[in-house]
Amino acid sequence: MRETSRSQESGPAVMPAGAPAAEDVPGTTEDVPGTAGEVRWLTAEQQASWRAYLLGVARLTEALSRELDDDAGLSLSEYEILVRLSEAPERTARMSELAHSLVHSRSRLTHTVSRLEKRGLVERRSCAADGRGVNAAMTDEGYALLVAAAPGHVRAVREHLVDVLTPEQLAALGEAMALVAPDVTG
Amino acid sequence: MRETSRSQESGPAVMPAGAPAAEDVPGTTEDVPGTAGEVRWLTAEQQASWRAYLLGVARLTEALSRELDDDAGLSLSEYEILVRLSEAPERTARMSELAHSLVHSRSRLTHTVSRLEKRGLVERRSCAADGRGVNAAMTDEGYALLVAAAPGHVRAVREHLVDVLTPEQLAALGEAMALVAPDVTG
DNA sequence: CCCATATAGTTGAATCGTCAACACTTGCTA
DNA sequence: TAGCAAGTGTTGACGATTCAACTATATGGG
Repeated sequence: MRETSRSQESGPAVMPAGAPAAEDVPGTTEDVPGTAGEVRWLTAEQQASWRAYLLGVARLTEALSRELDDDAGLSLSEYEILVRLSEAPERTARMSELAHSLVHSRSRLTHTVSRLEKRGLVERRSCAADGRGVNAAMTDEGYALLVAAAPGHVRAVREHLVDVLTPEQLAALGEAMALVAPDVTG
Repeated sequence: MRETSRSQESGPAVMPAGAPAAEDVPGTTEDVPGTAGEVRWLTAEQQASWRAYLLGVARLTEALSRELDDDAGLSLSEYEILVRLSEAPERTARMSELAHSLVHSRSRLTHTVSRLEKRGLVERRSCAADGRGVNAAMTDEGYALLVAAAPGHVRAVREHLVDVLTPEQLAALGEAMALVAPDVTG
């Protein structure tokens, strides 16, 4: 499966082959932030980490969504919406709050909630406090489905991520990801 | 960080509210691997890491795909395909090889490559060695577009990930992700 | 050689997500 | 209090992905 030529397990790359490999000394080609200077390509180490990230995310997502769909007929985003609602007071939350916290577009959330509503897992209610707002409320059926789906999902998260890392590695992963892309929509 | 109201910045959760919070001592509820025993919920720390991961991935993906689309009219997957081809001998690779290394379904790859082909960025060629196979080959136009797109993309990867982490954090992230979901399709 | 099975790739329908346009409410300010 | 920008949410069209067939070639065993 793997010949002398190319590595088979590397994830997607960042730059085209032929780009000058970056020096390990940062800032040698571009020193003035905000200026359209030379490109600071990734070093070999950085690129290796980045590819591992991309490959890992793809595989993990693949594994988790397959499990969830097979096991409960839910997509990852539907599951996440249900979890958020299960935690909210009255199991109810504003559409915009859901959209923001899940990093979904408002449109996407509208469509997904519509599908969930059609399945009887969620209800829409008008928002007393704000005439523009709409509340999504989880039904008992929705909660029951979430309760049924959760064990398998948690098992999968453990199997593919939590239990394959040391506690230190998992904590480091969380800390690193917490520094990432701090709110794009701001 | 978790008050009566609700934290606004936490990512999607794993389990429904109301699930018994896991002890910090693992294995107390389920000791026999392979047995369908009690659910081992995530501890508070594990859940925090997991949520940070989900939120970070969502935001990073959002930022990178917006940049790439605005800047070059490419999706993340299209970009990744082009990078793979740019690295391959003769800028040519088997469809199945691409699909596997990018963790895409064969069907998805077929559709995406068809779109790229329609735009003149990629060509299909029959595979001499294997009558079933199809090679995807990058055109000069495809390479030119990749070269044009790469600087902005690399800048975004740096801005949102590489440059916000210490080298140690980035390396740790890569090492952790490399342990994840080792090939689902196997 | 022939059949069975596995691998490679495509197709079309259904589902899901994005994008731009729209309608409505709120809140500011003049 | 009229007017207008910003915030909320929906809609429909279009694009992208998934899923279940389906074709065709390769491989291995009688």
